[in-house]
Amino acid sequence: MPKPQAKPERKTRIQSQNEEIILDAALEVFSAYGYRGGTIDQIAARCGLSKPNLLYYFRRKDDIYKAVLERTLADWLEPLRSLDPAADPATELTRYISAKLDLTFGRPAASRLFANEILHGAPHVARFLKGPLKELVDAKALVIRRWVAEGKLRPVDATHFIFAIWAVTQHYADFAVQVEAIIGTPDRERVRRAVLDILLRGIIPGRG
Amino acid sequence: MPKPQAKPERKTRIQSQNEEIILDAALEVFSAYGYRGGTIDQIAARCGLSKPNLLYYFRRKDDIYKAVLERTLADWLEPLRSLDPAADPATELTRYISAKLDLTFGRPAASRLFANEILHGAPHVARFLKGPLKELVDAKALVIRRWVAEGKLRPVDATHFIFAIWAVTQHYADFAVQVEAIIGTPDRERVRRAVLDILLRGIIPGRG
DNA sequence: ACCGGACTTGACCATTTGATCAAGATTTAT
DNA sequence: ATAAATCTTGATCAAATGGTCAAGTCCGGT
Repeated sequence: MPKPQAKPERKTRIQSQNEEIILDAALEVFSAYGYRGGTIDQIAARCGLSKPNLLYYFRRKDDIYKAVLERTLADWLEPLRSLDPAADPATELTRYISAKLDLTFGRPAASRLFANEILHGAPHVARFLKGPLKELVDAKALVIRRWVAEGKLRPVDATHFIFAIWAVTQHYADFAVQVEAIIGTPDRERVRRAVLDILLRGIIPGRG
Repeated sequence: MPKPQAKPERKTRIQSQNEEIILDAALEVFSAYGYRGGTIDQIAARCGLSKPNLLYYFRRKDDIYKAVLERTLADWLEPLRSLDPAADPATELTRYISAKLDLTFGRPAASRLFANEILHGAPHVARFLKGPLKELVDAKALVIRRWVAEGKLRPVDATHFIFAIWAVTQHYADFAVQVEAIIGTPDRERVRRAVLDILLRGIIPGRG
């Protein structure tokens, strides 16, 4: 007789399956309407479950929001984390910016969810910002500063350069309707070339 | 005996005064919590009026929101509009970027209000985006292209360059809590130098 | 086949919130 | 001073919404 599972209760097939479709629906709803603007009813309707059923898996609206937010945070850090100090700066930065753009175009809802959270004061992720994010940025800013010191990059304010990369890349998700209103549906490859050109041309030596 | 005012009824002193404080309060509330997240009660409390009194001046919540949004749109276009084709590109772009940063730091709430509106699909300003904004951007992109053709700027994708300027400058308002979490309260002049360097170093000839 | 636990939901509740209204207070024009 | 217009608000309403519950259905292991 196996001792009954204690705390980390094993998840049922139905359980993990439903949690997943709920979080998928919640991402769409919250990113489109904001935390307050999105309703449990909307999420339930979108994933074909009843409202009480949603609340069987997540006891409060806040729990749904936190879960969907957390699910995106890890992916958010990943591209920057993989910036390799030992490799060629131009290659690495090109790769990083391209990866960010892939996220932007591949998962715009996630970008908008995060943007909305920050925009409204980051009530749920303040700890994340001051902890893991700050540490990662500080570390990678150091990498960039070393590249500058080694003459592999023209002098640039490392931290603000990272901010610029975030701003420009995420812009195509967060402000997508504005971009679309002005140039229509953007061509990804053209965006990529333009963004790389704008951000890198100034700091890669021997390109001017 | 003067004929009674017809449609554009003259505004009372009290009326224009109260409308102003209402819109000021509404800007703070809506930019902090979003359209759906901000309540009439919050706005009323912030400006010291009763809720029915607010609704005496603006019949619906939506009217308040539209009014405060419209009040910011004009100011939003102004800096770009004043980009002078006849002047020196480096000077003009420096001035434009600086003006945008002044808006960012001087009126962060307005920036966040606008960002929130776009982020959620621009339900109230779709016409503005496709009309006045697109026209202005198209016109100014032409100016930049002419500068490029005249050899006064290195080749750059004009429209995407304008997007990059918006993205990077507004980032310091829209993502202020993230910036603050990472570097603390930013020094405006340092931000200005860093942003100008990142955005312009690559495209102004003879700087590398 | 059957039993216990997991899952599902219609009905319901309490609170929040946008909006109304009638009655009273204040301002303005004469 | 006084009447008309403007302004103000307590009380109240209806709808939306987060959340509960009891009662039923379904699933998995034996």
